[in-house]
Amino acid sequence: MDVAVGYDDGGLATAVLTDADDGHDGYQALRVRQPADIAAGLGADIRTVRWIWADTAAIYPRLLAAGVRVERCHDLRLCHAILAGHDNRLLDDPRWRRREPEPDHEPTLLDDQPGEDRMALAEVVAEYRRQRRALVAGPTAGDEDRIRCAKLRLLLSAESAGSLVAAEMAFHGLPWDAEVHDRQLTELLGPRPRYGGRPDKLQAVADRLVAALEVGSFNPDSPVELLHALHRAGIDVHSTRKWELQRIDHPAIEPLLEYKKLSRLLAANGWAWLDTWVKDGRFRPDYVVGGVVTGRWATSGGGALQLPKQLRRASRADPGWKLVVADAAQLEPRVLAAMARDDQLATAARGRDLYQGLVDGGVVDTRAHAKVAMLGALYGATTGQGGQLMPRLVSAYPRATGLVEDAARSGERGEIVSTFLGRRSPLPPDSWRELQHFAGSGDASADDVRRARQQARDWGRFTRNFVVQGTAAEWALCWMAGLRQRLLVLGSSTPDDVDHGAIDCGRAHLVYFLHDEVIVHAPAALAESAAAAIVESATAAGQLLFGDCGVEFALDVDIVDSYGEVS
DNA sequence: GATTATAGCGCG
DNA sequence: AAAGCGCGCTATAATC
Repeated sequence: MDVAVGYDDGGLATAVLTDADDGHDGYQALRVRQPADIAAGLGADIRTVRWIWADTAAIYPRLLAAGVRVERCHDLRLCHAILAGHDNRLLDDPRWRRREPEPDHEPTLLDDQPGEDRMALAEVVAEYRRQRRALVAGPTAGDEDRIRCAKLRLLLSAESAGSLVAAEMAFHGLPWDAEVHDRQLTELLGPRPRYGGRPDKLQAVADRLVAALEVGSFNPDSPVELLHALHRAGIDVHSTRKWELQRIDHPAIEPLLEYKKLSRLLAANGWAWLDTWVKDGRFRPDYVVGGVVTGRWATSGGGALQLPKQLRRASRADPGWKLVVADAAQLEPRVLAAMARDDQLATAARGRDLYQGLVDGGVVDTRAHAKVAMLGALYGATTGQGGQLMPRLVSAYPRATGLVEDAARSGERGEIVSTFLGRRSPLPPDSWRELQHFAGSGDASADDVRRARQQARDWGRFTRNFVVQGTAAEWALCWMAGLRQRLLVLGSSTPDDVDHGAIDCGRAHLVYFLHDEVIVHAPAALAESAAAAIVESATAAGQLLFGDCGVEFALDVDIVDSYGEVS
């Protein structure tokens, strides 16, 4: 049953949409005052309801705060962004663009939030009808169009499920032990300075650096001053990047690299970060579903997707609980094998280590070469080791490499490419198109032509990677959506034991996501079955997307007390 | 003083 | 080994 949620002049309202609905305006609106009423007032089995609403990120945190869990939804704003490229009728409607992040606001249901756009119930219903029309192949459509629509429907439900997962993860939070974090900072940097300034140990490293360069004092935090100091000391570098410095043999390099590492830790994840982002033993990042063009998630604030490995030991399970940490092994090459139906690459992916599979298949001689070659194919390496190994990959896996090559060529022509489920790449900017056009005219200089070709290749590398990164993101969404459902019933002997409409903090739940990695916080007794659910969900995600493609989606799964225990 | 841009580094 | 994708964040530097 589809139930639309929006606002009317009396406040929050719902409308039941009938299956037979074919565009008539008749629907029954139901005024609600309390969150529980939304579910209870309908008198339907909560498990069968799919909530149609403007924006999960705006409404679901308030429901969760009130203890209400939602089984399924359709996030109109996220879905609009995906569909806008497929159906002109949905293009450029400002009402459905992505919302700007709201300033901090304690969520309470039904309160008046200044600046929040409250989508009218009638408009929610109207937009849903528009989207549904875009998802149905016409009566004269061929198989290709029917498949396209079916994939889009899967993509939209996966994206919407992702929005639920993101809100629930923010609700639960990643367990985070501020004391462990503080100890780690103190050990590396020295005690927290009371009135700002550099911690002792960091200052000592800075002093060592200045002394070793022997060119007088300067501020090592300033790239300009640092570069000048390096030059004065006779060190010939044209930037202060780590990898360039690593090649220099000079007594100042060791303290310099140490200083960069420590000052980075202080600035990005020091005590200020701890104060801002960790409350009540939980780190609660703001996930932005579909925040990256490829469909990957982003975060706003907290840098959840860049948690330094150094600090992961601070993430500790509650007493009596475990962290179940799982990451998909070589996800992108496996996704490529599946979407390209490359049986050879699928065979190499059969074991737990795809890169070793390349070695065993005689394609390359070492695992390191396999990795650099595969990444080169996904990213479009032309020179260096990755570029050199490309021909071997192309002859061993013509279908897989052909798929990314085609995507690159399309991008170079300025065309749109699509992920497996149909998320479309953006068009290159107007300036790009103008330069290509100009380079093709008679007036272009050799330099213009060279720049145009360079830019074309740059865009081709982007579209090449887009199709794989984006499809991997789709797999990850399906993985989490399946896992979320499996975790709900974990440890329940009977289905009636599970309250699908209530958020239950005593159950195993997702607490972290990082592109191809998840963490589940689970009662210790359920950790093993949570791990099994993660593995099952990975297989199911592959099946859901690609059918019987022969590609295994291998995982590394660890049951630990601390995230830092995972290599 | 408030803004935008850039360098650099963290993550996948 | 240091080339080749996607990001967010924080500092300093540049600009208004």
